[in-house]
Amino acid sequence: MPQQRQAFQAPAGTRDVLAPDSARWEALVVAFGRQVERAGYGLILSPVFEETGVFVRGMGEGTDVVSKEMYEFRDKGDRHLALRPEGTASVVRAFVQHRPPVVWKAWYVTPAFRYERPQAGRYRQHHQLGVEALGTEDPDLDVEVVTLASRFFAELGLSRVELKVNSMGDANCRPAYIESLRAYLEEHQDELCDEHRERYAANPLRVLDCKDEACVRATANAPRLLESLCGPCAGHFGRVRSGLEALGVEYTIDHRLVRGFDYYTRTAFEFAALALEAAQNGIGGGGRYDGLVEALGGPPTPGIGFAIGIERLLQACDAEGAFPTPATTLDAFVVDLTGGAAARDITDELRTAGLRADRAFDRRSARAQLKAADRSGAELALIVGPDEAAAGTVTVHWLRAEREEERVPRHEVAKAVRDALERARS
RNA sequence: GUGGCCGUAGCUCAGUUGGUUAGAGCGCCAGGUUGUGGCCCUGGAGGUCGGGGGUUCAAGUCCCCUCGGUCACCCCA
Repeated sequence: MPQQRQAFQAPAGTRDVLAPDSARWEALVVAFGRQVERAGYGLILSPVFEETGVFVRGMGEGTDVVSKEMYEFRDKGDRHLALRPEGTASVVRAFVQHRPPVVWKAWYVTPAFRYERPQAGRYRQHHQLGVEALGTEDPDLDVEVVTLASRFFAELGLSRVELKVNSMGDANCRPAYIESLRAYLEEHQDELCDEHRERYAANPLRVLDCKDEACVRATANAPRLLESLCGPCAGHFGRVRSGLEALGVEYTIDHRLVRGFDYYTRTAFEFAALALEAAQNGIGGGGRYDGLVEALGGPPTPGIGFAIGIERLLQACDAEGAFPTPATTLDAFVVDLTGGAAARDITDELRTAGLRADRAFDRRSARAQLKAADRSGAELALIVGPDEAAAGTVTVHWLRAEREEERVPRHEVAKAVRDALERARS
């Protein structure tokens, strides 16, 4: 008897996705890719780890994600590396490295790692779908990017998704705004929540984002980003709005919307799934980041993108009964009562012919094999017993339809299966 | 990182105030049907009661630690 060992399990905050759930993921990624490729976005594959500096300089040293949530490590060459906590910084690093011609449009699907306390809708490894588009400040690009996400949710069948937008200004107008906000908060310091009463000065924008009722009330009349935008930012935002309206993309202005990473400028947006609990209902978000390319060592290049959290998106789909797991099925399941060689040969022939086929192993009883055939979801059971073997035939038995069993010649079994399925469909 | 709740078969769960060999349903396997699935019947396999330590004559049950889950905060996808 081997000593029993403690079974391993997946690390905290991570999980396995097995079939058939994984088929839903696959379908989701395929649907996303198909849609954004129609708009000229190309898939980018990039490493899941980068020099730590890519994220530190990209997202900002002071952000929670960078300061306390990164999976950092040193490799055997003593390099400082980190597992990517989000996708944008890596894509922009790749842009800086390769300098593709602009406008450059890329989409990705990637795991993202953050060392946080797990809870529903929040994992230490989660997955994101996203796009990035670099090389122009044209507000029509903002409109395109926001619209892609919005249309994607609609295509999945989600109806209860709210789009919130705001403008965060740029290097010209944001500093002045932050000062006026800081001054306002100083006056209303006593009214803030416990945490922000002491710490509002470090990052005044964060206070707008605070969900504590005290902060919400105290900032109700605070200066607004949109009202302090410089001329170019205001003009840009106006064109983004009119573009969205022209395309019929519904949105609401959220004066409190300030994205968490330092790189955001101008357009900021988030999608909330109203069918989910408010605490973790953000299913996607993004914005413009006109200074990020420079921050990572490239030439001044504006850009915009968004990321969608796959786990949360699927939770939202569950909550709305949308985008069900696609049924995986087989064309045929071979039941071999002669030892297994026939099943080996026939499944290979069928698969080579492009049909989906499986079989049972271990010389199980006819009943057991039929049961397995039923469970496999196959349309047909192909039965080979001593009779068929002697006659050079295969019995075609329908598992999902009331149809007569028939015998077909063994040497043209693939064609016979194809024909039978064809006939059944017409 | 802080706090609350929870961990019993693959899954969903029972398990009296600590008391003999830990149960059910579903699933799985086999037989009833020597070559016909889904329904039914019968039987079977499968658990060091998350792990470790402690209290006790005796621990699934009480205590401590630890791992994991979950919820809230924080932050975000």
